[in-house]
Amino acid sequence: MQPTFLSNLNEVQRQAVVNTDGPVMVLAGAGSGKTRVLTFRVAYLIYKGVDPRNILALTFTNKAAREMKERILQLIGDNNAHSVWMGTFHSVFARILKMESEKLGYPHDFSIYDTDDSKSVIKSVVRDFNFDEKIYNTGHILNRISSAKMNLIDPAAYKNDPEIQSQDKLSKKPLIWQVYQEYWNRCKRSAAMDFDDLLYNINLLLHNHPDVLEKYQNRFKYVLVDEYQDTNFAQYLIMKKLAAKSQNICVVGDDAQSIYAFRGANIENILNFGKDYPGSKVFKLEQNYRSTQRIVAAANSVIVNNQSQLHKTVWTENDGGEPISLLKAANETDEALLVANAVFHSKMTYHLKNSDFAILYRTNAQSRALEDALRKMNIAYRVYGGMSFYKRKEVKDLLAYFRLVVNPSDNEAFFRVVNYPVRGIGNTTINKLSVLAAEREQPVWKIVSEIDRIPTGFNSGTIKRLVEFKDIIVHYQEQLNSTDAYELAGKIATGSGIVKALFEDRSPEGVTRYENIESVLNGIRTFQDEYVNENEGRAPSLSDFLQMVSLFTNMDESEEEEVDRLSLMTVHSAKGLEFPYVFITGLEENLFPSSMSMSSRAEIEEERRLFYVAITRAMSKLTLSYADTRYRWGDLSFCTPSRFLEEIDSSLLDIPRKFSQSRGFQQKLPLKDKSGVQQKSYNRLQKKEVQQPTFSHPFRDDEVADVVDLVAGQKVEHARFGEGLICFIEGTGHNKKATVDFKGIGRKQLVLKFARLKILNS
DNA sequence: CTCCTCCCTTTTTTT
DNA sequence: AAGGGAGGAG
Repeated sequence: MQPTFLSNLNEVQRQAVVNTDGPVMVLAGAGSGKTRVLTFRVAYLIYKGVDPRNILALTFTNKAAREMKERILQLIGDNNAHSVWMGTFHSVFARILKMESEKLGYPHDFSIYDTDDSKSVIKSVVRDFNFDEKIYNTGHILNRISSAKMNLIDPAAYKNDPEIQSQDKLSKKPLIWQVYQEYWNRCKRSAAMDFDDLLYNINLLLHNHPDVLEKYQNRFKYVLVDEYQDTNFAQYLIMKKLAAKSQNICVVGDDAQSIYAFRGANIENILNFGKDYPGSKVFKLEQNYRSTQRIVAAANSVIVNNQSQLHKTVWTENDGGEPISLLKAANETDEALLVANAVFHSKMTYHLKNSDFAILYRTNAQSRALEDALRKMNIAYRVYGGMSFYKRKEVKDLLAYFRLVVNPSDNEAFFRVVNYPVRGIGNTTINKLSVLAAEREQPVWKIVSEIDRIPTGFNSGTIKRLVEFKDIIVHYQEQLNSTDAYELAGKIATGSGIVKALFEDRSPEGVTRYENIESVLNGIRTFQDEYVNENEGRAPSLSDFLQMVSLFTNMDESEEEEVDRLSLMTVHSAKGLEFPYVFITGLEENLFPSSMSMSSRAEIEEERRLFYVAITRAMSKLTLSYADTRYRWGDLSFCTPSRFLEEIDSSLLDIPRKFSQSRGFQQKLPLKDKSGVQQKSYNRLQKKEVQQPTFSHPFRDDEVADVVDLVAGQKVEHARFGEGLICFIEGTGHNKKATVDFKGIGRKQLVLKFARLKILNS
């Protein structure tokens, strides 16, 4: 017998849920109920009697995991749903690494380095090696190291890989391997893992310890992966190993929504699933339940321009919906005002909430103008991503104290707080300490804790101050086992002097910082309460809190407050979300698509998928906007409309569109250089031949058939899809729709009012 | 050692 | 536009 909740699914969805055993791939078009399938599948497994602890479900954000658990609870009312292993790759595997850390030579409470920590280590390595910091640029090196780790290449393999070496030579940085090696050593010495290490080390663990592998293969009898198109090689391999025994792997994804190639996502993972798991079942979810016909059609008309994709036809039974609007602005301020106005207007006309709206953009920097405009219109908003709470200086400082108490080997944490608040330990001392630590290949902490016993050459005043600092940390370390996380955190906040330092700063920023410290402490309390609830009364340690915080995604921040707010976020952040009203702003060449992603077809196609993701977030109304000029890098530049705008089927827009033929040109305003001479800068596209995209030319009004004249069996022509045969017609008046078989394209559902079909004589 | 100022670079997206 | 680094003064 099947549980009643399955009746809420369509046939394909149901199949994707009940085929629990053996490998399954679900190709899910945008808005086709992907999350629903995943949720129901887990619920169904539990319903069938699978122990929730035997299920591993990897989601894209921790928030998604939390929501999914709640939903499962509602579906099956089983209180054990929270013991499903569910979360992001990083958070789930950090948890496992914590349990198995000693097998890899790490302490139980290893630190997790965020990007800033990693960059800081790299920077100090480059300095210590006396490499040119301009050439050995931290960001680039971190990228190289990161992609090496994602492909399970350790420093030795990196050094011996001819292709990598020739790439590095080509970029004039032939010695990156040395930096990588030293970076690797220093992280290890600090008992720290960076984001990539979490996945690398899990692979190492499963590879080197067959008993551990078997343990987890037996534990995770069912594994599910969301957003499979965005997994990298390390993630792919982990799943492959874990599922090798049971073969009960279910991956869900959409190649058209793969937008993370820049961080190593490998689209081959989803394309090769069939080869990796012979006998796998594939389910295609193609019916979109989210968006209007126009929005689906717009998304489809954009994505067909990509050459590499799996065949999939997303369609919907929803209404045609409103036309897509296009706003043209003079500059970014003007654009923001137009958008804010449009929001205000729709809000008043249709009595909508702020939370019905989302404004999306390509880069975080674009939020500023939009925020100003929204404030002017008195529309409450919330900016996602960007500077996240846990990235603020004062918050990171406090967390660094926590880290140092929990893991004294953590050099980055040490250097961050040894002289904050100021206690007379300056650069000279810090440099000496770090040299000593490097010479002895020990954590700085080790030197400091033995400072009165080893010859260091510090004067007595410096030694005294260092010992005082050491004693502060030791004092809290002694309380780790006797004091709960919240209480200890409070003691550290005051005892370290942070609270006092911030309290004395009465400037508005100082007050905010003080409040942020309070928020961290409140956050720990909330975390502790939830943790106790979910873990049979067991209290979390400070290190549990740190682990959670360092793997926070920018979408995980809770929104407990009751204020009704519009959402502002990057398109990347919007993935997986939906909103009734969506604005996509800054649709200009060099911005969206990004100037960083225009050098190859693959890059442009990723930008196009990104635009596809953006469009498909909209449920009932989509508005696009672009500006003619925009301040970038502090100076004004002329913009041309994005090539993607031209790819949207014209008939879907509410105003005719006229773009200048000079698309692809973005010229900076002539700038005065220091000598007062006019300078010109051109971007590279200006010199290249610009390939014009193919336009679809709508028919003249007199060629288009009257809606009433169209009947089943008629041969028609569509501006975009070409020749086709009407299969049947349904609905009346405005909603009259036809299902048409197009030659070589297949069956499409069209709202006749907008389709502008021409009748062909047969 | 600390603080201040000036100058320089950097701007895609994120776990 | 904004943050980081260098260099100089106290």
